[in-house]
Amino acid sequence: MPELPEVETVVAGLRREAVGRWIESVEILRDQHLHPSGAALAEGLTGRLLTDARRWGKIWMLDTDDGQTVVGHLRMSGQLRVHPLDEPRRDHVHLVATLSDGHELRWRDVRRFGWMHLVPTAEALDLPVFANLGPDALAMAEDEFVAALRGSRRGLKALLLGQDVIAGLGNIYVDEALFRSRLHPRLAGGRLGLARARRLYGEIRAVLDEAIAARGTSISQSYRGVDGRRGAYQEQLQIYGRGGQACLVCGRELLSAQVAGRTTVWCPGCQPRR
DNA sequence: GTCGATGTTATCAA
DNA sequence: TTTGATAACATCGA
Repeated sequence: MPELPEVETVVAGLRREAVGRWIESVEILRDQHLHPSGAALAEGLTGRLLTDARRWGKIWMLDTDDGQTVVGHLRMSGQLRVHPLDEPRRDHVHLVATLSDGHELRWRDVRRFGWMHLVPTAEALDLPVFANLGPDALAMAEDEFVAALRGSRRGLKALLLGQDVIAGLGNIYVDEALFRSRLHPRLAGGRLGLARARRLYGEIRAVLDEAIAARGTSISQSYRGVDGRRGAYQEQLQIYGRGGQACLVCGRELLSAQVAGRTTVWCPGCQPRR
């Protein structure tokens, strides 16, 4: 579910609604995917002040006043929400932190692919998940992006989806960026040339900026902000989820197929293979 | 009831 | 090096 714009929106929500509060207690409802363990998270966080929330790619982090950091990934269906204490808990809530302002921070994850680690802040970036993580998509410089594409024989869809070259893009925003750049998803990155690589870089930035401004994309149930609000970017999607429909630019029927293991939509007119 | 698909990614085979 | 299949899991819609 959440890609960079959604995680960015969640982190902004955590700053607004969780940072600056003390954690009074932590309740573990399901121990799975908590590291080193649910008990260690509860023990380490109880009585701590939340001092900051941040993000690298799709990974979120919450810092405490005593030099610890919770590092987490929402994967497909994770949500971080803040609720009043008396609001009923829904199914699939796995961890609850009671905050000093009468609210609860709840981690909910229906499909249970997500995870959290509690580590010393100074060691957070030593976690294996960061070992092959590329620069954050919003922090990456244009020349760095161009250089990364240049040597690659991977297709663009696989290349942008992989978090090793650029971190934060997922299935929605890769398809949107490729469509806006008029590039075929199977075209090898190394065959772009300077002008088209720059164009792609610019369109990635643009689509991410627009999606953040819209507070992310909410399709079906899954994605919500910390305050429970849906994003609005689903109303601005130009290609994702539109396979079989008419291209908004040229009117041709949009194609849909598995590329790099994910359903991919592109326009045979606007995004020629060539 | 069954099948296929869902915003992610680690791992293994070819 | 890169791709594809598979697995983790629950839910929804056809």
